[in-house]
Amino acid sequence: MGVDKRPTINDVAARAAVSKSTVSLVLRDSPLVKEETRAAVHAAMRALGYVRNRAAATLRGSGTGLVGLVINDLRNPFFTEFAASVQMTLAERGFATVIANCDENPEVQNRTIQTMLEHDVAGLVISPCYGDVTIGFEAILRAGLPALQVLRRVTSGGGSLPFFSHDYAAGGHMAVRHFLDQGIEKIAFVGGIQERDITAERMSGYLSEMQAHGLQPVVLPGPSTRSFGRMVVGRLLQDYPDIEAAICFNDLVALGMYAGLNEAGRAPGKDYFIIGFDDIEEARLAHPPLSTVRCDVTHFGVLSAKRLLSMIEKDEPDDCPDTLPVTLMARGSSRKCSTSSG
Amino acid sequence: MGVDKRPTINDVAARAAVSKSTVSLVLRDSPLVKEETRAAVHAAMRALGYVRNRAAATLRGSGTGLVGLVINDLRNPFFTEFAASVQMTLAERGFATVIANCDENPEVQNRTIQTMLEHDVAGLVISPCYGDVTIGFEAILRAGLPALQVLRRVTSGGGSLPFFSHDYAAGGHMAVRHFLDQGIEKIAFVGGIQERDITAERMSGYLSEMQAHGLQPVVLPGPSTRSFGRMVVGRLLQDYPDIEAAICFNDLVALGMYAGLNEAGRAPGKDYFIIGFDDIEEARLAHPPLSTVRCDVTHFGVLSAKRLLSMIEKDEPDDCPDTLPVTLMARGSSRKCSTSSG
DNA sequence: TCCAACTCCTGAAACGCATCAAGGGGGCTC
DNA sequence: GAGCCCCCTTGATGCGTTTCAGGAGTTGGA
Repeated sequence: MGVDKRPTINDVAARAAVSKSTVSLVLRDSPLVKEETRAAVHAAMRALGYVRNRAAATLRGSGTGLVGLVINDLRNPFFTEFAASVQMTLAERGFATVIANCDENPEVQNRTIQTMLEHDVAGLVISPCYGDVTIGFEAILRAGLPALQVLRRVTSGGGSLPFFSHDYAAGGHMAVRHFLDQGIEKIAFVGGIQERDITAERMSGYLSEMQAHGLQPVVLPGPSTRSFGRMVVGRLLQDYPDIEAAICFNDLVALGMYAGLNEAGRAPGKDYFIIGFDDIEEARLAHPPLSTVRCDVTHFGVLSAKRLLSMIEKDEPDDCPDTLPVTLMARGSSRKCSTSSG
Repeated sequence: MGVDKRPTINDVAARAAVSKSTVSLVLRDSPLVKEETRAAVHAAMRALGYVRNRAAATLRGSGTGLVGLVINDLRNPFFTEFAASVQMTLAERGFATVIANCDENPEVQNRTIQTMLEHDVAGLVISPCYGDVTIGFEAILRAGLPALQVLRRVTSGGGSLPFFSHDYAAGGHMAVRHFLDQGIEKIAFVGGIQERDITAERMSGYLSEMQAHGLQPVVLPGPSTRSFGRMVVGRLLQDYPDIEAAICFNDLVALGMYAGLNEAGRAPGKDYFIIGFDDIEEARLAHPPLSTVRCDVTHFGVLSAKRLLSMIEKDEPDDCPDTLPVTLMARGSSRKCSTSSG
């Protein structure tokens, strides 16, 4: 297509009547260059439409300025928001983000990690999928690459990747107490794949709090999707008719339950009480507004990015705590006598 | 950290007792290598934990295997789904995707494009933000880089980037006709920033169809968000009490209207009829299920990726049509006498 | 006047890989 | 047994940049 060739540092040097080394220094914003010269070089670059070739720069020594972001499910709004937040924070610091969705497929994830390594990313943020991810994790460790495991902990093989997440257990406690404070005691926990650590974590607060009060826990695990939430309502109403409240694995399940309840002629927030997990944007806007354990994911994304950056810059794991606190957003769906709306 | 150095093609060659050239051929899966040798080389690579250095490969001649994806708003589920779909299609063909969210900020977008060029991406898919994007577009053209403008058309300066989108105008026609068929004639169009081409497109079908039937159009433009949809309901009910149906700029606005209508004691799908645009996953699961002009974004993503790939491989714009047809999904929210649900 | 110190710039040597023309060895034909 | 071809492998060269050890010119102090 039309264009002969990309101009190189040589062309710029020739045009500005200096050496390539000088041009290189200008590129790197070195203070060793006279202002005058710098200006001349810039002018030449502009005139030629020069773009620096990162591949060459990388090869010679400086990093790629690339960071990898591997996400288990990029279609889930929770992860999306996280990804967007990480990406923007990294961009501010001059890093480009290579994102890949591994779609809960460990094989894809391993391949993806391999690709990222090939592209010589400076660091890696992974929200892993479950399954045999040993290969990928081992490759990361072998490469000595700064990497942060977030939101989900996968223990097999690479348990040694530093982990960063929300304090889910505390969220479960809060949710149960919020119900108990209102005299609501028949509480179920709905959704979440049983084998997964994150499910165990989100559930653990619920379980221990129920036990502490001598209450019988009711757990209906399942996929963390809207459609599961919708579907499970029938089973819940039929098999556990005395249950009057549910803590959901995530907001999607909770909103799915909204739909299911509506179809069954029940009104969430009036004769059935719901608390979700995550606080996605939609939660606030649902009708009634969904109470939820807020895991401020945007902030979490910013923190994750910063943490990775500090791992990249200094060569140490850094000092941040392993978990970020969560907040209970008590809204319409969980309050027995909600006098006002909003 | 700990690791001495990344093994190179030389180390592998030494260990496998062949030359670097041979190792290089194995890397590129060349048929010129005896099966036996190939196996030996692979063994050596595994033993050393070798990862190919793409930067070097790129520099010498082969492409980066990188494709850039620039999205105006990565938090919007519609774009997210698109991005995920593009990324996965590209991954299947061996390309890694560099994603950047420019958050509706033209300056960020221009900087982003610059970065992508530096990283020597093989091609670019852009869903541009509005504003002065001339700098970035010019840089792309100057580089002669295969690029595809999708979902939004920005005309300033780089109108010459090939464009690919849905046939929105047809969607508007369909929606209006669907209402008219049921005798619903008081129809408003809600949402969408007025100055934008995409708003004009989505609205054009509505406008011309209304005009053709001698009906008075009512347009309430606004941000394409859930909260605008929720908020606009009040204004709509007050200022245009006879309106009984709305075609929304997108599903988010439509679902926002659900919330607003519920709060106002009106029931979408019973005494107010709604059609959205996009068909995000939530539409099907809402209560009642949201009728919407389906712009199959997953499919659209796949097609966009393939189209870009063919631009990269052959050196020509390719033959696909400029638009993808849309479908009206008539569900509960727009049917006057919906006998069954589902 | 000479040397030291400083400022700004330069030439050459990598970096790890792909490419290409050429080379070696074995089998086949005449 | 010479000539040929085919299959596989190799060494040399260069991609565009950074880096590093200086080099040229200028200033200031002794």
